[in-house]
Amino acid sequence: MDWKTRQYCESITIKNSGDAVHLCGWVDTIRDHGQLLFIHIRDRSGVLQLVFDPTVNQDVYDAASRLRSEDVISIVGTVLERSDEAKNPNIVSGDIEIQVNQVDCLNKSETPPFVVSEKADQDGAFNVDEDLRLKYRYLDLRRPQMNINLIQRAKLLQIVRRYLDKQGFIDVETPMLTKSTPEGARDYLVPSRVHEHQFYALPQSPQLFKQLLMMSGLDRYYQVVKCFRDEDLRPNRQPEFTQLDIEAAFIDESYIYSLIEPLIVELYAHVGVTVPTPFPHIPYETAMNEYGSDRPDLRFEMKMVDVSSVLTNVQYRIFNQILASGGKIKGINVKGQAEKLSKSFLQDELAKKVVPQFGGKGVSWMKVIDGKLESNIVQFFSDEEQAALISALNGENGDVFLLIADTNPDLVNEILGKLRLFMAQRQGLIDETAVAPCWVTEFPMYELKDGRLSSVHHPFTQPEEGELPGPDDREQLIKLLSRSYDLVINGEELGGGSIRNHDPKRQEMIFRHLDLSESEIEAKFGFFVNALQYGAPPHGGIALGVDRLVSMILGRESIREVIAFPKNRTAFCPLTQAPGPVSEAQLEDLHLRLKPIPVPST
RNA sequence: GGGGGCGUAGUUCAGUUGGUUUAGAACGCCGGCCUGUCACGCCGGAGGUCGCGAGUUCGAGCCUCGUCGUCCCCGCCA
Repeated sequence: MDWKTRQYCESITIKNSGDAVHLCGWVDTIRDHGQLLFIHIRDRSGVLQLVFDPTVNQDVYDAASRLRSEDVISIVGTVLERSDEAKNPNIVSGDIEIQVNQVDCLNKSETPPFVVSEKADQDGAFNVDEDLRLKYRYLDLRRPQMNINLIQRAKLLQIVRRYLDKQGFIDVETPMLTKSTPEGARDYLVPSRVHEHQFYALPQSPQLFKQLLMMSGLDRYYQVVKCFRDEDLRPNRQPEFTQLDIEAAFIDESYIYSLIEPLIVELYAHVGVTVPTPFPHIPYETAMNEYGSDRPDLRFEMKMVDVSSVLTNVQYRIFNQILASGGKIKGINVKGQAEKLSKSFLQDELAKKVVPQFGGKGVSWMKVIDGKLESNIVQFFSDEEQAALISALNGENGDVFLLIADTNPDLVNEILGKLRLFMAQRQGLIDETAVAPCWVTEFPMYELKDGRLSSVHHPFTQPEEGELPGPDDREQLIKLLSRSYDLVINGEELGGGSIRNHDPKRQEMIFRHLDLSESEIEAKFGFFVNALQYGAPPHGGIALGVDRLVSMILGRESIREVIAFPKNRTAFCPLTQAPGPVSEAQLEDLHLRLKPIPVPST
């Protein structure tokens, strides 16, 4: 193999006409015309057309005609400009071809289980069962589209590393075999052979280590790091995923914003997209009230409006009862869609199927026609109430109002928020080319879970400034805000972080808020609390989901398109067949015995 | 853990209310022809445990039950 002379397809252009070139790659497509044979050779950079003419070289032609899809070949030939009528403007290299003088088949290929060639990708036509793709992932990744995804991911991470290096950040690796943390997701556990009956946990994030690095005086840390969470999968969730983990000392929230925003801008610039700055800040409460979500999609308006006060005396009984029992009525204005939303859709589809799926009992609809409302329930609304509704929701002719009412105001936000997204998607009101980032801030410190207080972010987050409530003052605790922030782009949470507690007394109080006993704190975070006693600097940080960020920037539908070897929905790897059983001897080493799985009685 | 969809050729799918002998299509694959294709074209061919098991029926790809696999929604994901 003369690897020294070998070139990539993309490096050969019309400027190389007449040059001798050496290419290595795979047989992409074959077009046999009898006395003329065309073969596309593919490498990671692209494809080039090879031409084989028996009148030029019979032996090479014969060898080429034995080639099949995905055979690995090495060729030497001459670059020729194609005649004008033979040029193909649809292909990057369509104005040249290689007259081949020597062809070597380095390896044959079985017929692949799906077409690898780029032609299968055209018009997004590639449609193969994902489990089959994962089983033959090496072939799937050989597809030009997937090759590009991995290459672009690497380029984007290079931008990240260069940027953070320039900002003085130090890349530090943290342990994969570490200690189980009590809160959050389920841990992946690794049994210890040396320490009988003891387990390591794989990190859900390097949270405590990066804080310890701040106490180590490192000042600015980052890491592109795998994190593990043993929870059920979702389309955009993998059991192991990659985070861009960042922490800095002697900083505040504004530092994080000023660090991350230019980075996001630079990453998007790599694919030619301009991101508007500065990113707007939306307090959590506002996000919930106006968008019904803590990750608002700002690519479209359709804000939620509270119309309860407009309808206090309405004669419509359902609304009346809900308002009387402390409930809320909120609405959205689906602009200009009156003609595209039929009564049967609104009444049968939306009210009876879609909204119940979101957890709502129903939805009221009204169309604005000739300055008046039209609806199946409009007779219950006085002229004044109709006018007030139109004004509250900024109604114009052709608009459609959708109202959600419930005795539980939080539920109203949640359902209407989902409906807002549903309607925007269904009616095509989202500008798919837009990039709409924002910071969601001022999250509550705690939420109630099964009657217990639990951290919304994590227990190392600093609460808002000021005296902390006592552990028994639940009313104040639930109102307490935290110095945390989420980065949201196009309705997807791409990361989050906070300013941390560096004062051991305040940290201890937070553990007490969470009802952790002295001994529990000692057992779970003893080393960390101890570290806080030795001069911990004020610090904070953020973690960004790399898989999500990359797939969003590249416009891919799933994070699995930008992960080389992902797991399927059941956290199984069809390629390696992981997870799998282990030998008795291995279990013996680990002092483990498998318990039989109980068979459900029928 | 709960609810739903899907499982037919290598791939993507069709298959009527259960009805006949040989379960179809496109792409892919194999063979032949073809000197400018690039979604090449033309002719021919091979290829099927209808996921698996039981049941209903004179008869099941189709109906019922179970099971396995997979995808989606909810729970879960500090």
